[in-house]
Amino acid sequence: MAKKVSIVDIANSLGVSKTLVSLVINNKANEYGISNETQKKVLDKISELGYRPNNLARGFRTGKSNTIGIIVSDISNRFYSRIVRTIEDKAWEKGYSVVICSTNEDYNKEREQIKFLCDKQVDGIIISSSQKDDSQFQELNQLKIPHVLIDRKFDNSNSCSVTIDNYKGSELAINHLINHGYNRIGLITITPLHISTIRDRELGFCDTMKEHGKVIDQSWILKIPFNNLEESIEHKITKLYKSNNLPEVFFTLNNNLTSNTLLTLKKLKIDVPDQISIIGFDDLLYFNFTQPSITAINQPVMDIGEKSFNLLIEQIEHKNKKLPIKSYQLPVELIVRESTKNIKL
Amino acid sequence: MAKKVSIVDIANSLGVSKTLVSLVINNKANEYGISNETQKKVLDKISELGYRPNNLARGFRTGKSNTIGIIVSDISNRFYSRIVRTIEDKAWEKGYSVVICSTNEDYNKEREQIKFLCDKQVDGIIISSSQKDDSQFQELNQLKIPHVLIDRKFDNSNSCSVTIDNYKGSELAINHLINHGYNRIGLITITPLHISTIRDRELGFCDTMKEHGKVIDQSWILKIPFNNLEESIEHKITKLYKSNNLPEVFFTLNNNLTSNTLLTLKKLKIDVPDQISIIGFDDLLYFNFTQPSITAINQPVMDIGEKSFNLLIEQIEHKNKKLPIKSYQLPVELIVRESTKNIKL
DNA sequence: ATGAAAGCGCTAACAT
DNA sequence: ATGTTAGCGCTTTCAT
Repeated sequence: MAKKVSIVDIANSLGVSKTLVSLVINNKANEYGISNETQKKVLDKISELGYRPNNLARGFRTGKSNTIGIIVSDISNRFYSRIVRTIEDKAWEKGYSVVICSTNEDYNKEREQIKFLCDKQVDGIIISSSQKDDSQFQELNQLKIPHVLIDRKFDNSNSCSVTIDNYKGSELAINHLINHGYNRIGLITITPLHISTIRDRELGFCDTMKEHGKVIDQSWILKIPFNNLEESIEHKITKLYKSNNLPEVFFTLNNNLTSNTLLTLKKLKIDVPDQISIIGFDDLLYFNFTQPSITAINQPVMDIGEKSFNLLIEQIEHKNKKLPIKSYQLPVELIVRESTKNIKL
Repeated sequence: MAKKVSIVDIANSLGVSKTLVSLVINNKANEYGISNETQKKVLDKISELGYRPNNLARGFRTGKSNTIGIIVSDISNRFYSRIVRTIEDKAWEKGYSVVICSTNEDYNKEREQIKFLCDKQVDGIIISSSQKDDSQFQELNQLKIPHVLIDRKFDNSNSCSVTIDNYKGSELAINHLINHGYNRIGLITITPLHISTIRDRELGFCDTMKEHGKVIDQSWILKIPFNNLEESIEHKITKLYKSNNLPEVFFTLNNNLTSNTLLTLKKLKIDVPDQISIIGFDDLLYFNFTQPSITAINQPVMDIGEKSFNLLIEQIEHKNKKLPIKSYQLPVELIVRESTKNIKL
């Protein structure tokens, strides 16, 4: 590879010191009283030789990489990719690059990824964690590595977080269903369930059902292993269908579950909403225009992205200071569409 | 921040040289004949002190950052996020981190992002480019910076690329339509159209139409500005509808156009496929289970990801050698579903 | 208004 | 089988 021009090349070819060049590059020339002509000389030479600063060297020297890491379970899930996109845009404005890692819900992989990012000297991490406890983040706290938990969090955590009101989301969903005359309500959820979002959504479901005096029929609680989602959903719904034991409605706890439930229903030629209704946690664009359109709980995706990035930057820019632990819990909204309109009061 | 332990700390506390420690860390100890006991001593001390290598320093020293950049127009578009996910998984196996950049189809932003990534000393770039010409990549070639074009490419380019057969895709689509008795065929495309994918898809459309002796009615060619996609689609389809001039079918040239076309049709209560049919370029999961399901041209997303990563790694690992320019053009497939089945022969 | 020199953490060529 | 040394490109402290 052709030797790249460095700050020394500029300095030598101009007969000045590299300090001076560095000052000019970093806009500290005026502050240090470098004459305008010298500055111009340097700038000209820089563009003449096509000099570009080596940010790796700079980061190494200053201890600041201007890189942040984002860890999610799957970047190809629209929920996460939209958050990432929001963060990326904000990061770009601030001169940060964004490294992404998908855990695939594997908490061991996630631990490695956190280490990996730390070794890369990222300035901070935004993470939707699959950990079972927050020991990993206690550690980050001790190492004073800025980080923000998003989507999923831990009880009594000492880390900043931006989450949404999962409990309330389920409450909205179930209240809506019951108010519209549904009685036989099924739940499609994920297992293992140590993740806070799913736990809170399940809790909201159970509590609200009980409040209304509804029995929770265990045969309608479908626990889907995340690593075998497609098959398992198909298998379990098919079984219920064959035994003539479908509920009136399925409440699906994330967009993946919703999509795959719809897929199975289509395969089985079970009509929505005539034979079964559906309401999903997390909204997607296509829910608007399917036949029927799909009722869903909408999460403020952009807000999650923006708030988490702001929290992270705050920590990065005040690494010495002891900042208060901020936790946002953002509101969700119920978007009623056609998939839950078949039962008459 | 508490001073992090470095290689010197290990060396000093053990009374050995940092070279030795470095050799052990990099698995070169045996090669250099370091005794097993010394190796163990070093390893023990490393875990005792919780030493972690500073990869920034390492990258700075070796000139290899073990980072690759991926540039796409929008990471939140499922087509790209799936490619990125595939690449990310492969990169992780090889010890590379992945920096993502969304251009939002802004070729100036893209140029800045390329510079940005180069300044960060990424080892290579995989890019779905929005450039008007390949000057940017000629430059990368001169700088010997490994890169692979995906999805979109340039004529007579000297860069490796992994694309799909866009022309053929349109051919498949139009042949399918015409063979099923469609006559009045509309096209929904993107403008400005300097992008190779769109250009080839349009070309395939026009050529195939002509082959079959079909007239191309300009009022059915909807050119949608990418930066105002939602509104523009709604506006243009509404206009056609109001003037009672809808075609029998719309061929939409990417997944965004397909989704937003479906959205508009739903808003206007235009029934698919009774009042209009639709066939889309690029397949999405939900196309399987909407009512009707949506006919689409499927692109081999995983293959694009894998092949492009392999090409990039090859370049990175043989940076000195002059490698042949490889260009893959992967096949597409037509997936016939219910949205194009209304016309009887 | 500018320069000299040290050093960030690591690797690698060269000694011994 | 292990140590010495130089240096990657940059910032920063201290001189002048």
